[in-house]
Amino acid sequence: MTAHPVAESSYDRIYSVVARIPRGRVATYGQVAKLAEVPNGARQVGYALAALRSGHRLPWHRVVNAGGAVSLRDPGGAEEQRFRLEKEGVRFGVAGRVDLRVDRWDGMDAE
DNA sequence: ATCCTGACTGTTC
DNA sequence: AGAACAGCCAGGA
Repeated sequence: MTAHPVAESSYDRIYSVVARIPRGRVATYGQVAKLAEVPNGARQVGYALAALRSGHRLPWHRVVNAGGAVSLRDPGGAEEQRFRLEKEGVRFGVAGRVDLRVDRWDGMDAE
């Protein structure tokens, strides 16, 4: 192997963090970006998730925006995300938003 | 290399 | 509380 450091892409770190979000919990794009050490990478987190292909096993639906709302452009995808979260016990308010004070993941593996 | 688009966010009105 | 703006960065054409 070469001696130079492995250039792990930001995407890989982002995916690793998303994979750690516990069931029934949510994290914001900015939160994932911070944990993945991607400065100002909130958008890139969204971009990384948008780049996901079928076949992955990432809990992508547990990532919401800073307002606790689903941020997918595709209405169908947004609906699916909400459905999956509700199935895990995450409650959505009238405004269609998650109460981050309650359901936000604290970044720890243990609950 | 330039331009456009996008699963974001904080600030401001 | 909701909407508009600007800043941010990565890909694809």
